[in-house]
Amino acid sequence: MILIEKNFDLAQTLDCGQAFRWTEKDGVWTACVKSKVLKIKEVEDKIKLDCSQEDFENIWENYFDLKTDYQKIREELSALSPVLKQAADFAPGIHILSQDPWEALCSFIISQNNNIPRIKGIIAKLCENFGENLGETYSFPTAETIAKLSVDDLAPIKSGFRAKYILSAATAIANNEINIEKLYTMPLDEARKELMTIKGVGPKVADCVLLYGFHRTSCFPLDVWMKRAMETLFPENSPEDFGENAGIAQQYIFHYSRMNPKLFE
DNA sequence: GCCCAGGTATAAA
DNA sequence: TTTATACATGGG
Repeated sequence: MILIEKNFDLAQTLDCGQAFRWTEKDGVWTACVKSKVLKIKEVEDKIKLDCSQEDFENIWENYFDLKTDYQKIREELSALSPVLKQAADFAPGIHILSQDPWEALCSFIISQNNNIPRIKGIIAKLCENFGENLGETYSFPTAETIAKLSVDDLAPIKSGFRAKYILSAATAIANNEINIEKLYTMPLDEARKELMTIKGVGPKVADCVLLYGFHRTSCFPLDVWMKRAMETLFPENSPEDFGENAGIAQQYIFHYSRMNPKLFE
């Protein structure tokens, strides 16, 4: 059991559209990363993680991005635009998670032309059908496991036309056609190009994968929602104006605008 | 029934 | 290079 200062907000971070597997019950959030199940909850001004010191240091500290100074980032972003300050102040407890690259890739392929509740459902079915039963939940199936399947095998998860894209991504990862390690540091335009060699990965999914799977925080995923948000809320700005932390700005804007759809009326 | 959802591949202009 | 359309599925 690990007790840390509450320097981020669980609900804001785990249910803001960046990850799809966390579930909440009686204040306890549960999910699984790399075959490790974690239960985590807020207790007054602390956050309690049900894990060993070793796992905390090796996995969760990095996953929850606990060493980054988000207060400083919020101040810098807030100085750029009053609307961006509003968005950051709406959910100041958001952290950008460092998710598993394969899970992020697969998840955001599933996200295309889809809605968040259904994305969660498809991913849950993917894990239940092809992941490992860990008691509390299921692990996310490995790329190697999925690469051995056919489109028909994936029928139970009801992913529709995305099934073939899931398979092409799994094959690319399982066969090392994509160099995962290099994507952490490779120039962004090259990294995008490499990801987009996968069938079903376009510019939006590529930026989501780089932001959420590789913590490339200058990436700014531009889906239809964010395009509308930028046009409506930031007519004077483009994503590049938000600098090296544009991806964090994007997450503030995405969550803020989705929770306040009247902004678009 | 119709419309839409954290897009992309494909064909055609 | 830019623009139009199909795509599977389920909720509103």
